[in-house]
Amino acid sequence: MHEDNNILSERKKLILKAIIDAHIENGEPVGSKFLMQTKQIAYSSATIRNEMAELEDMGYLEQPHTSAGRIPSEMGYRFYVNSLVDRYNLTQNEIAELKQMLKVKQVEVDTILQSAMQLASRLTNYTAMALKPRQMRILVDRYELMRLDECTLVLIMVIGQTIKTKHIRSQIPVTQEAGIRLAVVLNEKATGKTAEEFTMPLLMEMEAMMGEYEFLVAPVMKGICETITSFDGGEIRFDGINRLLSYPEYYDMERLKELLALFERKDDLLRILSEETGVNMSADEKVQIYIGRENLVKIMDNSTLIFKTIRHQGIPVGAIGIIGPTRMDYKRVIAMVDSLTKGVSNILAEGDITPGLPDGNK
Amino acid sequence: MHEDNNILSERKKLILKAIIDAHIENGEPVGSKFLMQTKQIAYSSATIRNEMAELEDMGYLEQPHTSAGRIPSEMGYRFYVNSLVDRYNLTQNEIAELKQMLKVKQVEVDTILQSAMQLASRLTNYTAMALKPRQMRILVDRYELMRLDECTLVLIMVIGQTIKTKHIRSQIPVTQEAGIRLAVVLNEKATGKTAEEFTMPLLMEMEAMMGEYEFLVAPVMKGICETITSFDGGEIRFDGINRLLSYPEYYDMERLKELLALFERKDDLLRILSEETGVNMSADEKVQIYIGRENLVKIMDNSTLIFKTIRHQGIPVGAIGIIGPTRMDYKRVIAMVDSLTKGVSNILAEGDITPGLPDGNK
DNA sequence: AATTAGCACTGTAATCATGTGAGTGCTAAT
DNA sequence: ATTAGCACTCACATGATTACAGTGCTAATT
Repeated sequence: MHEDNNILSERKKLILKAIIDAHIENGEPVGSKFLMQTKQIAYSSATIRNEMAELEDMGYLEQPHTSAGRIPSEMGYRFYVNSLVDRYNLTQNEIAELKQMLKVKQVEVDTILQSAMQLASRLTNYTAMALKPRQMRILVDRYELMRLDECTLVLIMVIGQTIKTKHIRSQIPVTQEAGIRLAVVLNEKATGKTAEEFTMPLLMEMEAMMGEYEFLVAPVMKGICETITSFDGGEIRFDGINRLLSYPEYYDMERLKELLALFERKDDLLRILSEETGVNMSADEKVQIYIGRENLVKIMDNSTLIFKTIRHQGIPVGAIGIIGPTRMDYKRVIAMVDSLTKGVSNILAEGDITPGLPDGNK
Repeated sequence: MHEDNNILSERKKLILKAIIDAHIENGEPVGSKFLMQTKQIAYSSATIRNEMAELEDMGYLEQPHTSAGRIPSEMGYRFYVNSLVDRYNLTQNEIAELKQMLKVKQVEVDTILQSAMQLASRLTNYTAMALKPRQMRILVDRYELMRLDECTLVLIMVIGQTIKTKHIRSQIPVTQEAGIRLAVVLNEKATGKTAEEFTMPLLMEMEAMMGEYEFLVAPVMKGICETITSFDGGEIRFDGINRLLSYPEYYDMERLKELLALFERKDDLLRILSEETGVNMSADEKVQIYIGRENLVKIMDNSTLIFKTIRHQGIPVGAIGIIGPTRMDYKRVIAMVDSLTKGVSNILAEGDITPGLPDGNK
């Protein structure tokens, strides 16, 4: 009221910050007396009370009930996070463990992501999330064919740096030569195309080129389509869900159930997350923070999501995130997510082995 | 006391069964009066009480506290399950959905397993588990090499019906010819061998054979080792963990936390489970049931685990299981697991597609 | 001898009354 | 502008009282 509408006086900032710090520590509403005593605020409790009342009016604080202390509102947290300048620095131990863990020879992006996620969860004691983005517009750069036995060929697709394989089974025995010819045709006609560009005319043209082996074209193209459309549907994983249960804010069974259900609806989640972060992925290398209602998913609206995408050679190859109560140790988590993603990027760059690797198990 | 030690009189059986049925339905301790009225037992409550007292002495029932009804002990459940003859039959709806769901073009064992698991969880409303066994003794049948660019080769390994790929990066540019030569050497020397058989002498021999390209041998062999040791480390997945929260027996936060933690220690879990079921996998095609303390993991000792392995051409390719409170709808779950695994086996057999194949026909 | 009716007994859970204490808002004093 | 002081509010803990479901046992009944 004496202050400008949006500008907080230094004293208000001090008090607000102290309140949030305190609340992050113990999770309980904090009162004026406590602040004065424990947090060394050089004013009397009455003064602090007045300030608190104003901060509440301004929307930075909330009061669970009349005779309780104040807790930060989402807006309060947002202010706090935005004003975080003195970022937490990881301890030597943490750094060491991080390096150690990530160093253990791991080459596939998937695996690295996974262990980074586990590490993140362990070190922060919140739930961690690893997201592998849905890859759009898959173009096959090159095809190879390998004859596995009489009737089955293995189609090998080179997509950027990653390799996908697919078995093709034919009723009729297939010669070595057919495979070679098919590879030639594929490389000539089917490279650099999206699934939509596989048109009927193209198919027929290819069949013509295959001569007596034309019967191979249809199943092969089908296989290709399946592969490139399902390719890297994106993945999302969680680790340390149980850790959330350490925090009283997740003690509500109903809520908890919903949250768990959410975590299991990976597809939906992935879609929502990708859509939203699709924008931000291209943004820049900052750690992103969603507090409470800012979250994309309503169920998470009293949680905070902190994450950052990982790029390799400019393209996003994944993201690591942390989910926890809005009352979260922001400094630590932000620092952690930041270092972790940087660490992963480094490893990727260093080994300079690119994403993907074998598509894995069949 | 009038009865033979281990043989239950018909009346006792009747009562025990009724008690368990009732308890499964509503989860609460059941009393004598309730049995008489609701479950149509043709004796007075007093008689039933006497029988119940004896059943408790014999270990089939337990009493939470003096003035409560009885609940079945693990031994009680075991008796119940063993005596289940009239197995539940799935409803038409359930069968339909099951078929529908499994039919949707899915070819890889992984994917099928996964959707079977999800289905299982949905239909039973318990937590479902899918387990892919750790594959022992991986032998590479054949190697191919593909030149991706100047400095990187892709090593293609054929292991049975499945294909694995691995990028090999060299500092020095590699010619097409080097790749071909390497493939020859590998196929000659490194097929059908376990990682332990890759000895130093063998390595040196191969290097000799490679002549000027000997520098490739070490990294490639390393790559192979990595692949075949990490290959199919086995996997375990869960679905519908949140469903457990519907049951009051999981309302204890501490316990719940432990359980969730357990579910996330997939490696340990997999090991324990594989060891134990390794025995049983070779056993036979029965649904297996672990009640309470019988469980391999102490934390699960008031839950029941019901599962069955899935084979294809004789070898176990996975398992589907259900985890729930000991008070579980055994009939339904057993039937469900049974049908589901059978369904999956059929699909596998039918396509007769070995793991990881596109479906050969339309 | 087996069954049942009847009753005293027991332990849980729900309800209510009460007291306690932390924390506030406001007014008056500094 | 700050602070001391005080009345007020509300959640929470405590304890007492009651209601109730279910048992075990004894005595009556078949």
